[in-house]
Amino acid sequence: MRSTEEPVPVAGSPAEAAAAGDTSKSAGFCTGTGAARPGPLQQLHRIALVDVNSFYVSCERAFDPALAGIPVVVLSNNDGCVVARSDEAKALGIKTGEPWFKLADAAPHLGLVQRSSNYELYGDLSSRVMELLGRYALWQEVYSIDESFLGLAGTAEELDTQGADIRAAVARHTGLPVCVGIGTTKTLAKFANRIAKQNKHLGGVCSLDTMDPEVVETIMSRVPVTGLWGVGAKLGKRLGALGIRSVADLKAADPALIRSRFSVTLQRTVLELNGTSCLPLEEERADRQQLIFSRSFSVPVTTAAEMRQVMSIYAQQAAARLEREGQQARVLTAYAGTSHFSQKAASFPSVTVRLQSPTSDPVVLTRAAVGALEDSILEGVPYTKAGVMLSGLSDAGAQPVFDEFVSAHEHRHIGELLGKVADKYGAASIGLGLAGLSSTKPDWTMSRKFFSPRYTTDWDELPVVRAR
DNA sequence: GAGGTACAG
DNA sequence: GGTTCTGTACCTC
Repeated sequence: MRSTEEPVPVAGSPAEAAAAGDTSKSAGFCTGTGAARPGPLQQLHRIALVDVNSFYVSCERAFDPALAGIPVVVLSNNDGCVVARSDEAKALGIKTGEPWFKLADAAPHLGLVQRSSNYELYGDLSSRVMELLGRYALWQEVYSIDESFLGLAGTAEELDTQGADIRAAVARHTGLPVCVGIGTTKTLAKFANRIAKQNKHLGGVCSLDTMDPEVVETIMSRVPVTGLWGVGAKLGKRLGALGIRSVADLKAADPALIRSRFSVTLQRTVLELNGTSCLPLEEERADRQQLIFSRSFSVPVTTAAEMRQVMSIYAQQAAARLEREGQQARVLTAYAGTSHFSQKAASFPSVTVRLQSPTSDPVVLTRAAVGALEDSILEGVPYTKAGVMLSGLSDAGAQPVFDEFVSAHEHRHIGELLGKVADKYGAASIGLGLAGLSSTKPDWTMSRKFFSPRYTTDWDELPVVRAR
């Protein structure tokens, strides 16, 4: 969902490519498939990378046709900054990360429409897309909320057709637009996906196998190296100093040199660009290593009493997630911080405590989080964010725990009980101590002024269709 | 092993 | 006045 560079046009033929100015490479240059162009009947096993265009914006559009064809942005928590943009918003020059307060006044004149992010909706649509994609593939790796690697097989022509079929199916069943990139390695599939996204005339599918190798080479010589998966701004700058500016430059670089001057990660990128797979397929999601519940406040928290309430609520949220995933934590870190944008005395208290034994018990974790920051919070300091991090994670029940180390209430499985109640009656229905029932929300809680309904996950917010 | 940096989405 | 959140890998010490 990141795209800051200018689109790179794709030439339609080698002749066009040459006419467009790049004649520096020979016709026989390796294309990354590691072999000559495949014959028309050759069975190929390939990796596809499917992702949803401007995912959050597309989710909003799927339920609100008025958003089609106009500039739309989706904002981060507290409506702080832009996290997703429609093509029309990109065309207006709006950048990811741009603070909303700088856009708000101009928005009506620009015809720009904004939405608060609605992760419940996006998560639900994501599951539907992923389930659908899995039906089209030999294997599937769900890589992010809006991306999946898929294993496809067939002739070059059949791969193109499958890509088109996948696009049509997702559009029909979810209303979301996707692009499909196909290549021999994950890095090349990602690259192909980018080409598909930036060149509308390809119809949303780009399979490197069916393209003329010279055309591929031309494209690679024009896409900046920072357009590659894993190459960000910092690396781009360092590479540029060595004269490596385009994807083609990096592909032609000596892997050993890249390994010594940079990292094994970038060396893998070079190898993958040349058709050697270095990144394993990860169909099974690895157990997570840490879990963070962190939020900025809508208005600063300035008292220790308020911060205790923050810690209580955040710790219970973290505990609930841990419980749901069947994991336990050995270490808890509680932290808070003042604004990075204020010149006044900055303060970032952070306290880590090792728990007696691995646990997901909300009573233990809440007590630990509230206690951890007790002595570090100064009255009157304007804290703008806080968080609870759980680490040293293990599978619940993976190792036996000496009974003496388990507190009495843990035997009563309070976390499990709270989870069941919350599932049935909503997250706000139950809580411990300072997170418990209260008629009004604390005023530091997240604000989302442009929130759309949770169309697919709440009976009270279903979309209404009228016919006559 | 801790802490910092970089990257991704 | 106001600028997200979550997670991993690698490097250095």
